[in-house]
Amino acid sequence: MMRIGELARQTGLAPSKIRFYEAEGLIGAVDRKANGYRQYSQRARQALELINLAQQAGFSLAEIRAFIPREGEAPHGHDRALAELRKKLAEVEALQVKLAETRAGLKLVITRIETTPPGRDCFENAEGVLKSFRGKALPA
Amino acid sequence: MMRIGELARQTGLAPSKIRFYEAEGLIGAVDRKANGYRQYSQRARQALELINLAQQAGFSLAEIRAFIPREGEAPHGHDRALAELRKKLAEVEALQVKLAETRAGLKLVITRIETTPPGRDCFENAEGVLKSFRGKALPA
DNA sequence: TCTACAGTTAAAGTTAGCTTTAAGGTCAAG
DNA sequence: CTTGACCTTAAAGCTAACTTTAACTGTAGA
Repeated sequence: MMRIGELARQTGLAPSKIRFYEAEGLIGAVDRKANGYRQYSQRARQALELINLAQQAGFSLAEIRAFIPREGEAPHGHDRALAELRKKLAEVEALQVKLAETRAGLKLVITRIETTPPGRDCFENAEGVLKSFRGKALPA
Repeated sequence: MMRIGELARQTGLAPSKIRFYEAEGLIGAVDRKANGYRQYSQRARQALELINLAQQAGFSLAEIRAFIPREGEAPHGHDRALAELRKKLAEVEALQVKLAETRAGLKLVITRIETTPPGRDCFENAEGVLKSFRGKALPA
């Protein structure tokens, strides 16, 4: 068991951030000592690390709160979390595909310009590159 | 050439957002008609689409402002065009790196949850997996 | 001409995700 | 028994990224 300062040190998070997450309902009920100090277990540290990972993956706190297993809802939250994560993964992979296409187009036209004799065609090719950027915008 | 409403329709962005980007210096000087209305070219549309793409990959507007070419900076000649294109290629590859990191983080969490036996505490296992991710936090 | 919609500005409001501040209480060490 | 580190709370403050509002001008159509 440890107090908030030690948990902050172990996770690299500011104590204010940990208290903020608690207030936002991202961490379950926190145990208190007689003097009112918060008491944390290693489980709390792991929960915070999971929250950190989810945030790095682009989840908002609201999304994280939606799938994080809170006290009592173990198996249901499990499936819900997986569904949310797979949805996010699909979004990221779709973006990767679009980016890869854009990159391929860029490299193609760079090669074409490099092999174009001076004084010919290069602006046409440059415009072609810009065209490869079209339609890459995704609805959020 | 088009006015802001048409550009908004083509890009899917709100006109207020486009004006905001202009105020923030993400798109260079915008051409005006005699009546004061903004006039946009396809180049502006492409710039907005690139900004969108970068944002989806996790870049802040400040980061994007640092690397996007502005409206005024048209390529001059063969070498300049090539330089622009290679710069864009580097930008796209930077987006890919960022996205790959995001995807890796996502897959990590999915694996962790999938390998949690039913009924067991999600936080109690796959600690080695979690540790392997430490220090891989995305640069802000 | 009247209506309606598109455009203009500056400034204020909003949401997320925190941090900082103010005003304390707790506790081990010197 | 005071000092100083660490803890508590509620509330205010901050930055990013926009949106909304208010007050106005421009333009096209019946």
